[in-house]
Amino acid sequence: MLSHKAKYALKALLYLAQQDENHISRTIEIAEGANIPKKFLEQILLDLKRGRFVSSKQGKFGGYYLIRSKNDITLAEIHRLFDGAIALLPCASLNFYEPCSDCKTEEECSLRHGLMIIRDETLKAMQGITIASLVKK
Amino acid sequence: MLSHKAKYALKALLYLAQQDENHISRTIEIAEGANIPKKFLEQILLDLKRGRFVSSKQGKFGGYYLIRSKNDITLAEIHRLFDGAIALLPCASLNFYEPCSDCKTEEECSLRHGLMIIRDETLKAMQGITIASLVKK
DNA sequence: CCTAATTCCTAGTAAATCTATAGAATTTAC
DNA sequence: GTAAATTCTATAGATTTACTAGGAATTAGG
Repeated sequence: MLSHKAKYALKALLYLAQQDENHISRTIEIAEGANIPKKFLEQILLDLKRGRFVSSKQGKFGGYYLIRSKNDITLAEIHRLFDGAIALLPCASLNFYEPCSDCKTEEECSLRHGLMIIRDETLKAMQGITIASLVKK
Repeated sequence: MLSHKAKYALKALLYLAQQDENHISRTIEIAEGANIPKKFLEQILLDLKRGRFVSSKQGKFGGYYLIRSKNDITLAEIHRLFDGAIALLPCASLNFYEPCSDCKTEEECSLRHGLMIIRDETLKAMQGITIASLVKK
């Protein structure tokens, strides 16, 4: 399941993607438009900024705006930024790999192979969902 | 990500699936064989029993055994039993559906459609992974 | 009936994580 | 200088996770 943070991030990106080119959105505007607690959204927007999905203009008349095309921001990326690995266990993860601590023999974890299949399928599906694809629905 | 509970459940089922027909496995035997904390495993085995994946014999010389074919116990079922919904949000879930509280208009949540696509793909993949498929790897 | 071995049941607990909120510092436009 | 905004740091409350503890109930065998 997605965390609220990831869900709110997606909704915020969706909001930004629906604004006019060159429009800068204030946090409060996004919060009200997408029904997200404002103070919580502040943190999320900063995370999105650190992840280079959005940029910001500070000070009066400042706000946030997309710096990547809505056509290539995928659900997979947002999941990874906020909720981490897409795989079901760290030992099956591409970006968040860690060995299992409870697999005692040196051979691979018995679950790993199957979970890598799931990961590949889920990842492929998640990479097919973009912000743009969510907007035009 | 899978919880430890779900991971241990899979490993326990895997262990049971590898025993001889008619063999009854004690908790301690499974715990040591699959490297799972024993007291924690007790609870998990009870959950698996309530879910009708295994049955038990009580008292001295008692233990647990599979009551479903290892060919039709799927990862999807175990995920649902221990970790709940496979969908990324409750509003996109088949078995754990709940409406979003933060989608203000009466129209559908903007994320729902995309997340249902993911759910379908993930579910299909998870239904393809059985205990038997994990054993013969 | 007694004992040992096992499942079954209910609580509790420590740590982590999640979902925010608070308040002040910084930046910018005018 | 002032107002309006982002940015930063801290913290609090609730929930969840991953166990652990202790004992009741059940069963086999002597």
